[in-house]
Amino acid sequence: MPQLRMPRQAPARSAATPAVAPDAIDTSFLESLLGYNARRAALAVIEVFLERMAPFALKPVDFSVMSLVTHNPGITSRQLCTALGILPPNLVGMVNALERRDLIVRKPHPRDGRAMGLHLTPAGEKLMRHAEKTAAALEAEVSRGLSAGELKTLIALLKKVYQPA
Amino acid sequence: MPQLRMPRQAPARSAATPAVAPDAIDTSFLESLLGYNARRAALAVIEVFLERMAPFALKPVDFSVMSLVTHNPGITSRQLCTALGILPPNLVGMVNALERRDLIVRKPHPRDGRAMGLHLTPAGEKLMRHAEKTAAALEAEVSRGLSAGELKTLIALLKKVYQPA
DNA sequence: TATTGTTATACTCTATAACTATA
DNA sequence: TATAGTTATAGAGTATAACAATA
Repeated sequence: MPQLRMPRQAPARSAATPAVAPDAIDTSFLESLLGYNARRAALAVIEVFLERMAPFALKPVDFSVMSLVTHNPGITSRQLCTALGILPPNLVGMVNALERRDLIVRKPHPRDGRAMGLHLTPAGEKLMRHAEKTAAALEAEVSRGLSAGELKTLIALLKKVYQPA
Repeated sequence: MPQLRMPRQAPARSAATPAVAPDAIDTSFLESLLGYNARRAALAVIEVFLERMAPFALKPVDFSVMSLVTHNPGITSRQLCTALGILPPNLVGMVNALERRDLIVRKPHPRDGRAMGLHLTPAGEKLMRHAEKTAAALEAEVSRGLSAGELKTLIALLKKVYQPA
């Protein structure tokens, strides 16, 4: 579709109000907010995560799913959704894609005919051995400005925020 | 969250090593990762933010834009994009919506005919006085599990992650 | 030639309703 | 009836290319 050019407004130039754009931006209020800082930090980590995990073609949520299947063989889709805060319809495509890549398999649940247990394939096990090592190594990289003690403190404090006792 | 059992892969019919879905999910590896914890914490804060900010009809990004305009009168779209990590095409709709709500106005930049400086309207100023108070108040609520010193430490450590010195 | 703001557009992520088959 | 998994789909959020006006 051709876009009509619509020069929206012809503003009068009022010299009375000096509409000056500041050249140094004051972000101090936003930076005082926990939510703002948590979001920026999460995005910074995820950015590095995407780079380092590109060889495995695993996005953060894919990795989370694969990691839970790794450490919880037979976990069901419903359990994955609860643990990760994913809605069931949105998990289906991820699991399908991981199964098509021969990284996981669905097996019938032994005691619930409605459910399917998820398990790693040998290829999935091999990939996750490397992927979890890479994820752990990336932690060190992204937290290189923090001491080991500070990193431990940071993670403990973050848990207190989303897992209030 | 303890893991109670951990059967490795087994044939579906083997009673000895059944492919049982674990009833307690082991999330210990994910919880050791900074990125996972930062994302979960950020989402927890944002959830409360959406509730408390609903009366102002400001989502987190809208609030960030409004707050920067509040403390930086005349700020340009380009500066907002740089400060908040938003892409210019995605800011246009937000600014249009805020302008339609009579919360901000575009004024011509005094020294750059291409740019538009953004300013609060009186209605925008009034709304932001309440909104920033509400934002500060919900900080206390969401960090009620932390002492004042812990909250300060947490924010300082988060800054170190996304603002490496 | 480079930059600001903009349009169009595509792709991803997330959310809701409804269906099936089992319980 | 309630739940696990699924389908279809709608709505946000985020991405790139390209254009007009201005520097």
